Amino acid sequence: MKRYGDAVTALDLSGPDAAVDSLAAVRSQAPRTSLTEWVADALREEVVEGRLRPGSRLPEQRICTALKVSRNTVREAMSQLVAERVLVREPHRGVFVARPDRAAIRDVYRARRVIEVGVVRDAELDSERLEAVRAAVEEGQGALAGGEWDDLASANQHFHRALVALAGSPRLDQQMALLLAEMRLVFHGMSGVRGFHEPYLAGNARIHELLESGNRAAAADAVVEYLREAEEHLLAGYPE
Amino acid sequence: MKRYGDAVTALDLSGPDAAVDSLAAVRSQAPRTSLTEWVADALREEVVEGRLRPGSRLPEQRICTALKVSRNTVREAMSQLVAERVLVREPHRGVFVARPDRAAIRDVYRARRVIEVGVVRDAELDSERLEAVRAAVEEGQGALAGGEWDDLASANQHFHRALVALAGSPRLDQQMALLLAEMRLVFHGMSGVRGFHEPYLAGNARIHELLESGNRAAAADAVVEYLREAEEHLLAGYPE
DNA sequence: GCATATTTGTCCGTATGTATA
DNA sequence: CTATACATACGGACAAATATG
Repeated sequence: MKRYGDAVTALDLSGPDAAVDSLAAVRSQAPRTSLTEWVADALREEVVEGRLRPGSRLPEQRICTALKVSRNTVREAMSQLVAERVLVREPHRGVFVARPDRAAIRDVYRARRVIEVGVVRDAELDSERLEAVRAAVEEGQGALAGGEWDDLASANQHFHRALVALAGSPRLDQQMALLLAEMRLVFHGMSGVRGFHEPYLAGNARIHELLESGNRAAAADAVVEYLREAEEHLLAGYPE
Repeated sequence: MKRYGDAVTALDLSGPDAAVDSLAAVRSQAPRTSLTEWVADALREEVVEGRLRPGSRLPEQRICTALKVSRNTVREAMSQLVAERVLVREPHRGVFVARPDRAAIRDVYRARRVIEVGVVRDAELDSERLEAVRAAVEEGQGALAGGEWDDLASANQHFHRALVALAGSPRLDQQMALLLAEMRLVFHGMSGVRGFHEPYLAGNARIHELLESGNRAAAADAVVEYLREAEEHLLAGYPE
């Protein structure tokens, strides 16, 4: 029987497809409930962390040898990830890392406007959850001071995740996580993302202040404006 | 000592032969894209149509013989449906039709309040999409006149789907479809659903009127009240 | 346009661990 | 506790679709 946690095999994928080379050292992760789940988690993380870039092809055989699992296991994991829209399958051609187009970006922002604004305007506030929003604001300010752009991007995502978490709904949280994962794909697929998030730090702080002071309507309006600006800003530099 | 859920279904997973009839008909429909997709669609439909009841166990082997496909194909399809939350997997025990508990119901309504209210309050109105809302209202009135409770339930779902569709966002539509699928599981898992939807017909019509007249805020408030009433009404008669 | 190699889609057999009777 | 059924995972096989030279 196979034990999931052992045997850190530094797999070298020295092949023509350099896309999945990053899967090395993933084997060291803790065992999951099932191998399939473990493979899905590994691939998902590679994608959201940007080590597997949008549009990359994921040949089954290569994943098999890389992760040392059977093809069936890989295919099951991929079925999951396709259902999560992390990967897309082109019949008889293979699975690829999703590559959002401009319409996808517009739609993501449309959905975010409904969800985030809906939460800010109507959700029941909880001081503990509001504290998480404040923490995300500070995290962003710290990242700006540290000059780490990746941390700033993460902090921004944490802020919006915390906003939606105000509603206290696991289902909304999951949906938001999906939308934010798609946003990471967008960022990974473009070039000039270095300073993208910086202008929005002030907006984050202002939204938090308005929430803290109980001015829900103004906070909601600020979120709307924030998202419209970000969408326009993003589309302006997005190819295709 | 744990009891499996009753697996009595239209797919007839209990008997070796009785399934042949329904399956011959189903099997005759040529697989659209892939066999896996076809199996996933078939199982999904069985669930949302209520022929596979919440809590039912889906043994792989029976599905295989019933649909005449291999275990690999079935497992791939199930991985998809688990990711969609239509099915739930209990490790080493099997896959079951999801059975929402009271907390799930509360969360579904929490999410619906954010999404539906957010759309009604802020989405850009489109006369064509608003017309679809009106059509759903009339569909419900027709179902009431016809005395078909199933049609009435469907019409109600169409109404709320049309509401969310006002936003014109495929991602929100998909999320709403998931939430409504979960609602169907709730209805299929309880007994006294016959007249559940009838009291809400008037609310549907009123919400549509308010939208038509451009009174977004009042429409949003009506949706909030609607959803709170429905949630309370539903939880009052829900077991566990 | 054609022949060939590669990859996917699907099936089968089998081994092993886990849960339940 | 033992026995049985089943989920999990592996590896091999082959046709069909696709990519490649």
